[in-house]
Amino acid sequence: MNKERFDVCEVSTIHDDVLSRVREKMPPEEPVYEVSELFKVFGDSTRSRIICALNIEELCVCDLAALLNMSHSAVSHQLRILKVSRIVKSRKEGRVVYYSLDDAHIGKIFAMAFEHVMERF
Amino acid sequence: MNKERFDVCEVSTIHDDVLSRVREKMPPEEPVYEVSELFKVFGDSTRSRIICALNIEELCVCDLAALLNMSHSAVSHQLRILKVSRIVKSRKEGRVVYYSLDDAHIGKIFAMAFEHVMERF
DNA sequence: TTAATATATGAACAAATGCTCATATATTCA
DNA sequence: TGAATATATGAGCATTTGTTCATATATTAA
Repeated sequence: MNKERFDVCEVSTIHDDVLSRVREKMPPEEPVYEVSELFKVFGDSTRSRIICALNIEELCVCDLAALLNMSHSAVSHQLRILKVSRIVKSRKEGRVVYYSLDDAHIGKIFAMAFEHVMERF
Repeated sequence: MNKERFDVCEVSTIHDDVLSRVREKMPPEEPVYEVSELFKVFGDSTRSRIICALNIEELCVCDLAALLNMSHSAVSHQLRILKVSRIVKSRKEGRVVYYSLDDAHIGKIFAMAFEHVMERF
């Protein structure tokens, strides 16, 4: 069986049978692309920290900047990215803007990632 | 910059009580950083596509290159990143190297992300 | 109105990233 | 042994990204 696969590989350079099977089962391109875009947003430590904080409770820009020890501008830029990606939502009260997570999934995805990371200890 | 934050934020006392509460509940920095590193690896469409493919069954570099319509070199570079991050593992058979997912968590995290992305339709 | 404050945003720049190309390594077969 | 094949990798380059800085907008209060 392995030999057969090997022969296929030698002749046509690829495992045609395996490939067509995988091609059938592959999820459509668009969602895969969107999932990777979602992960790209998660894949910055500033944004991850913001998400972890907002997973505890809603916070304003000032709170976040103090908590993360970063400039208001830097935090605001990242919040914009998070908002455009619909990961956070905002609520304005006077001149203060409160941010919070936009979807319960976010916390769950992070919890699972934490679980995975923690496996190594 | 530190001065500005101090004067503006802590003296003008936005939400000291909220802040100390959140500080207490924040997860330790190291795992948060590692989680964001994990997401950074997921956050590239080539790597996401590789992970989706390997979630179906193990594949060699050649198969992946054909499936994704990319150069062997590009795929190999990304596989290296995935391997260093312990997201995939490899098994050598002759000169063919078969890659597969290294942990069941990976598929679950992706499934949950898909669920989130699909909510918008 | 004017001053103060909270947030938002455009430009610029350094750092990181992903691909290509060339080349190296490893394995099989003639 | 040497040619062919599958994969790996270093260098170079163009693109993307995250921060800072300066400035703009919006809201409150004097």
